[in-house]
Amino acid sequence: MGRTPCCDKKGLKKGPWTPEEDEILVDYIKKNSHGSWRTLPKQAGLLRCGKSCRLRWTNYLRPDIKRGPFTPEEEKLVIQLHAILGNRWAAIAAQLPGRTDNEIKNLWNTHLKKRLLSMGLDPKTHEPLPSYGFAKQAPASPTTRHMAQWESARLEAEARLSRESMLFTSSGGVKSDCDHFLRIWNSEIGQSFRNLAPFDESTTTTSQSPCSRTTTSSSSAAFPKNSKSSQGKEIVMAFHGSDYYSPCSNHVEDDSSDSALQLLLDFPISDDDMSFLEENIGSYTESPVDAVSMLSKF
DNA sequence: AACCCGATCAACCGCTACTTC
DNA sequence: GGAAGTAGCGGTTGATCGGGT
Repeated sequence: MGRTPCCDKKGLKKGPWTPEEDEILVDYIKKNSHGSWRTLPKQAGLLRCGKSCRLRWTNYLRPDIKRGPFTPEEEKLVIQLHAILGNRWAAIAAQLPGRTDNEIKNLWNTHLKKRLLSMGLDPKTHEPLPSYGFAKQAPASPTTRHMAQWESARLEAEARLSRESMLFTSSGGVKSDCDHFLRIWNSEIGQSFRNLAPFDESTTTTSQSPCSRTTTSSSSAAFPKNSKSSQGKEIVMAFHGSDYYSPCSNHVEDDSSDSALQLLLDFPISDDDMSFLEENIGSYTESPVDAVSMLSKF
């Protein structure tokens, strides 16, 4: 399939938007909704391409945009989600009402990445950097046992997924991976997971079902079929088999091999449980949850 | 005051996924 | 099934600002 230009670039304005342009766009969308972004600029009388209009609307003009600095709780959530989802900014943004993918991306690149680096964590993998002096040790502590269990569960789930994937694809109507993860994330299981680094839920609506949420990013964007990052995929794989045919349910159904979910439940969730991580930082092994553990240091 | 430099963030670009025909 | 059209995502860029010298 050939690449198609998003618009006729001749005579179209680029660069920063003026207040007048903003007003025209907002007025038009309020009256007509955006409809087709491609045709919107012409109909609204804007010398912009549809793509630019969409971006301006979703990143800046939307009425539900939350302006202002990120709260520490939001930052924690971004890091937690990034540890699982990787650079899926839209998927992360879907869990932070009022925040845009662009905003979160900027936050990550300008603040959080550096913060992880300063803590000796690789911002890409959330694993300890070799230069930070973390030595891999035998899994003796509860933490490292969990890591080993995670890996074991992941491998098990991955194998099971490969067996089941053909079944699912042949049966049709299967929801995308993201929905499974987000359901889990928004369920009590996810709640327990988020409690690793407790924060005031009143500041977020992460418990809200993604199925009922209206965001700029559909939840289906969370896990593209050929995900570039394996981090989120691995976690999602571990969740496969649970609740597969009950979209939007807010609890996890029983599953014969839900060891991964059990691990989530089994994970320490109180401050006290996590405190030893701070003391035993050197015992971390590779796992996406390393960064989550480190959150307690924020 | 002038310059430099790093931080920030809005906007653009290129690509992929999805939808329609 | 394949081509064309469209929307959305993530990476990158560039303008702007503020602090330091």
